[in-house]
Amino acid sequence: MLKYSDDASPAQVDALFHALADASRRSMVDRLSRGPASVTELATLLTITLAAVVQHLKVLESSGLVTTEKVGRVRSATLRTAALASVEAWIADRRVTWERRYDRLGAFLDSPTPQDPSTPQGETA
Amino acid sequence: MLKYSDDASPAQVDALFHALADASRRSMVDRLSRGPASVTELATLLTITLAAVVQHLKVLESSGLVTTEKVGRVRSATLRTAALASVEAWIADRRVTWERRYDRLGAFLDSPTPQDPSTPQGETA
DNA sequence: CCGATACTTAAGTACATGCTTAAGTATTCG
DNA sequence: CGAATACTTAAGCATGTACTTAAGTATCGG
Repeated sequence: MLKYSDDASPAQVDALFHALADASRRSMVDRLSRGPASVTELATLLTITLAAVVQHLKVLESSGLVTTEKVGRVRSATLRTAALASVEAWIADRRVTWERRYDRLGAFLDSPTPQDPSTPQGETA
Repeated sequence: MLKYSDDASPAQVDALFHALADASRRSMVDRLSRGPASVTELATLLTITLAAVVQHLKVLESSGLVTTEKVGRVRSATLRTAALASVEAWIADRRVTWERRYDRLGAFLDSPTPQDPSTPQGETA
């Protein structure tokens, strides 16, 4: 279970983290995780103007975190969990890289036969 | 495997996402996932000044994503994967909430006995 | 058709952020 | 000790961001 998807492009990762950096947008993601919502509903929930919500939705949409669709006069926003998953993957990749390293280090320190003393990489220069 | 850790406080989540929102800081996290590094090494890698690295490190440290320790005249930065894990958890929580909902919806649509037609919540108002 | 509803768009503004240069301070080493 | 190394701190600045208000444009309901 080391890697089951290719990394998103750096630009996509950047857009995703940028979108999630704002507390209002995270609240929107949180709300949308429970199902689609209209612009007005999001504005009421966050107690900001409709205009502000529209701006946030643009950021979320261009990151791929949500899609919106207008039916009649109401625009409904829907969460795209695939985008959430790729943020998760970016983080998990780094965490796992660290943990692999930590395991190797542990194995090395536990090894009963201290052999080649050449330091392969810097570290504590 | 629905939940194996309490959520981090909103303030912590905010600090974490804010820290990860910047591409330079994400590069630092990426580098640190392969092991500790000095300020100079990070500055060389990112081709920015030492001063800029110090500023980024402050943000990363106050978010809990890295710890630093000064030995002699060199400061070494180390990644804290526990912090990475709590960002992962925040995202996974929302994704799972969505997926649970999706499953319920699927089960409902598959159910052979269409019963109470009262709409419990808004959604497609 | 006309008022209410639900956005949409355009400015404007206050504030945060990322970076740089410049001038320190603390350590190491010959 | 004195030069080199490795940060550290303080300004300053150019941009980006999140809001707001204000003035539209499209539906919808009666």
